[in-house]
Amino acid sequence: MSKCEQCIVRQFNSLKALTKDELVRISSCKTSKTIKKGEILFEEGEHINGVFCVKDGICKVSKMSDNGRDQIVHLIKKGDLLGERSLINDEVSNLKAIAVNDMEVCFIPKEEIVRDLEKNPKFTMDILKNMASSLKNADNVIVDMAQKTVKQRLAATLLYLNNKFEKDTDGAIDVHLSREDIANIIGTATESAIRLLSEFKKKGLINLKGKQVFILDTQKLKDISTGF
Amino acid sequence: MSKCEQCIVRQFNSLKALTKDELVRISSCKTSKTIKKGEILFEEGEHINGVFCVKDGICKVSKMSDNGRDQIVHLIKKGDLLGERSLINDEVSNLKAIAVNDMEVCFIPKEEIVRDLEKNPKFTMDILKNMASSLKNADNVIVDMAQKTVKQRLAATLLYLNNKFEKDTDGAIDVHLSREDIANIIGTATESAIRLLSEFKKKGLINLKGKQVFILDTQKLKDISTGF
DNA sequence: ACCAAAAGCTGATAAATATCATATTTTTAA
DNA sequence: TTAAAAATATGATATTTATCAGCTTTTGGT
Repeated sequence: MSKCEQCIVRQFNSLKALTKDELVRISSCKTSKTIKKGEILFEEGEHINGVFCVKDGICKVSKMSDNGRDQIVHLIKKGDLLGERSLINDEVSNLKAIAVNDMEVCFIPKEEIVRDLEKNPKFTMDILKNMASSLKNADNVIVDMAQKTVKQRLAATLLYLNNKFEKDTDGAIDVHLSREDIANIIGTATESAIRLLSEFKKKGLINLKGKQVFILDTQKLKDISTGF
Repeated sequence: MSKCEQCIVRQFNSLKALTKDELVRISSCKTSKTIKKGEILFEEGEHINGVFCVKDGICKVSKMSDNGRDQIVHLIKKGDLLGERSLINDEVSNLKAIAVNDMEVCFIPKEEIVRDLEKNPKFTMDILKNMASSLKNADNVIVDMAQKTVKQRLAATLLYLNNKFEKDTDGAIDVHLSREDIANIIGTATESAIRLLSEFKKKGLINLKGKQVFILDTQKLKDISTGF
């Protein structure tokens, strides 16, 4: 079992605010898990009762809408924490998390880490800062969803993916989403997403090879996303 | 100048977690303001540098989208706090707040209340709980915006208004929004909102008298909003 | 009370998007 | 390896929504 004190991943999230002693305690109660592509980390309606610290891999966090379509609301990657909200309220999750590729995660039980929320103000403040930032971001997403066309949202999403993820050895964005996943991020029908991707490719803004996406013209995509 | 210790409004927000001493200090540095209908509390790009505690009235919090249309992301009413995020990060506001009717608010400067965030864990945790709850709510709004039709969103919005606000003496929802405001909540053109409101009225789900909205058939509206 | 401005309303039309159908390609599993 | 299943792609069409135009009603200021 690896040790949190020596784990570099915590530097990327709120766990960096924990003291050495706290990390040692967390280390001894956490469990490491390997989650294969397509497997579920947690489901809607489930009590998560802890946080996941993502050591490797990517997962999509989504919510089923009333009309039966999944909407992806977050993509979580290496270094991110997942499930902080379960520490704060006792409600079941309203979201579902599924691995997009093979993942390595550590699960820290709620009862162990909640103490730190109560006792370590630095940790609390860091969680708070992250939440404030997520909230600001969520407001922006709401505005985009409400006001932008599907084409604008696709352009914005491609830029977001391009920023958030590394490039693979071919130079493509290093997350391989299905066309359906992409449609479920921007909130449209899979066919519409496919059509617009083809259009962007034809115009030379992107290139597509299977699930690989290459961003060719950032500026033009930005123009499209802002309605220029 | 009224005293926070004796103000009932704080019971409805995180200020209830402050101690008597803290409240006395806040009392002495806060400023009371009257804001008339249509006046601006703060603008996009402004440093708020404090929180507003709403003693009376309603305001709309919105963000201008790239294509030049305002999207209302929150409605704030008596008892609510506004601007908590300014306490946590030092960024300028990404939102604008305008009074929907005459308001009574107290403004508490950031430097005075930030101490309490640092020293009073109960206060911090209450802010944190609210943020977690707002975040959950924001996820739900994103899903609705992305997946629901305009008609579904209008039905959902009417139910939300009906829940959130009291009834006036006639039995109408006690917030008088323009058709444009309603359109800017659901993220559609004003004409579309008007057309659908007329349709709902024709079907007997609601009644309209000027800016008064009467909810007549809650169940039917719920069915519409969930795509039943 | 009156006038100008704003808000509300309705119809016609255009544009965006979803849905359905079907073909092709890729992936998966036996 | 091969057959079945899933994913991708594209066309045709239907539905939803935005836009534009013109009109009526309401509101606010003097």
